[in-house]
Amino acid sequence: MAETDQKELSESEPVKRRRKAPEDRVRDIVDAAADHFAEVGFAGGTRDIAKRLGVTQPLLYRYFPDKDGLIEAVYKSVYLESWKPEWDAGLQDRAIPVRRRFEDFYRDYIEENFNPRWLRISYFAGLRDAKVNQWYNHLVEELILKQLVREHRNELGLGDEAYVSPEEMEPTWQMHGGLLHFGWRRHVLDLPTASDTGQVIGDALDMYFAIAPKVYARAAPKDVDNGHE
Amino acid sequence: MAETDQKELSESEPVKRRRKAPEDRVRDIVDAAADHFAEVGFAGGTRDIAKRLGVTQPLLYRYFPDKDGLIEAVYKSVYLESWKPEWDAGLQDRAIPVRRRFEDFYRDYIEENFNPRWLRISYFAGLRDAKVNQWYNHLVEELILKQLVREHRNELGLGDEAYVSPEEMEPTWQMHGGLLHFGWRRHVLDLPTASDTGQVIGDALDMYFAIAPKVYARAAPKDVDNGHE
DNA sequence: CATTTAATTTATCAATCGATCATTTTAATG
DNA sequence: CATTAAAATGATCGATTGATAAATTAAATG
Repeated sequence: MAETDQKELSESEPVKRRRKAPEDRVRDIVDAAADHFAEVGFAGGTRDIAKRLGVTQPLLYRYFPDKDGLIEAVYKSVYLESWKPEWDAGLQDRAIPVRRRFEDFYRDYIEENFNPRWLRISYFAGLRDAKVNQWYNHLVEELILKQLVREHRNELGLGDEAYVSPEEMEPTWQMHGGLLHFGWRRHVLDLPTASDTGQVIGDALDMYFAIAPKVYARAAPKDVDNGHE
Repeated sequence: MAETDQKELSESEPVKRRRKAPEDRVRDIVDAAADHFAEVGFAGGTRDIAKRLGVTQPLLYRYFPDKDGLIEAVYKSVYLESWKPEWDAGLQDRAIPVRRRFEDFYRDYIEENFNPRWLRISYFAGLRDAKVNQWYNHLVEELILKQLVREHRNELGLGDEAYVSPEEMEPTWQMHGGLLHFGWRRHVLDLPTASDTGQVIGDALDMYFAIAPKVYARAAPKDVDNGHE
């Protein structure tokens, strides 16, 4: 519980510095709020956020209608910055074997997102109101996990069916969730984890690819040739 | 934000019921506190806890020195109730194949612990202060995951070495963490998940057993025959 | 039934919370 | 330099927080 002590003013100079461009101010506030909420949760005080910026608390209410509005802005900021547009194309580049493709992706994805701030805010958000996290999980499912199933099935010569059944999703979540829990242990709980993140990712993918064929076969029995649903 | 409205008293009867045995009162308070903290987090108010019990707020301070003391009692309650003593022996019963043994265990462990209250308090606790969760994770590692490695190695004829290296732990955490994330999605995020929990567990174990031999070989190269460390 | 112990309540305090409004002050404008 | 729009502060409000102390009352004791 150490004092943050934003500015050590020596009583000689007023140190009155003000006036930032609104866009910059908004960005700074959201950034400080994200840091603060990541540390103490969304019950954290607005005065502490202001203190981080060297600014008074009522100023926040000039840029956000209320605390919930600020929290929502933090949600958007954290989640929108967590996806690199180039990943979309990368995951569908069939010039690269599926296994290599997803290992490269996860190395970058984890490097980019698995830090205390992102992880803590994600879990705080999930506990606060599930909707935001539901939305993000839907994104993960659509952008990563379903792609993994489709691309892998294709590489195995099982056709180009776009539909992925809930039964096929579960093992992909098992892999993804296991990696998330690796981040939880390393960056939230501060527990000693394997030093070689690349190997952790490689093993997680190996585990999935080992049972994936069985899962695909289970989901699409060969005796029936109808579509889905 | 609906009112809980603990007791509908019709103004005719005073309904003054009091005096519980201290041990019962303590148990009730901890139970109500666990429920409340599980819902809103440890920033939840002490008055709300009292309201759940139909009791006034200062009463809590007769049985607990302060809010932190109550939280600590909730920690202990939730975690101590989460381990069945019979599991210890069950995991070491070599009359049953390792695969069956751990599948049976996980079915019961998940049935017993994967509920909104236990999961939410676990994650809230991890975010609040890592130490409690570190302690519990150590327990999981000692009681479940290291046993899995030892028993599996034994069944594969790889000897009875008790030591399990950090490198060997990681894939077991990948499996366990994946299952935890399944609970997170199902009971915290309220997302649709596979209906057949048994199959989820089976697949998770299949994924682990598929790469385990490789991991054991990696951890104990055959050219050198020294112990560990 | 009278006495006593302690479980419980009533009343209350100081601190902190999110939020509002009038005022001050910065910096761009002509 | 005077004017002006708005960025930022100071002061403050009502509600809620954890916590304390005195008064009340239920239940055990003799």
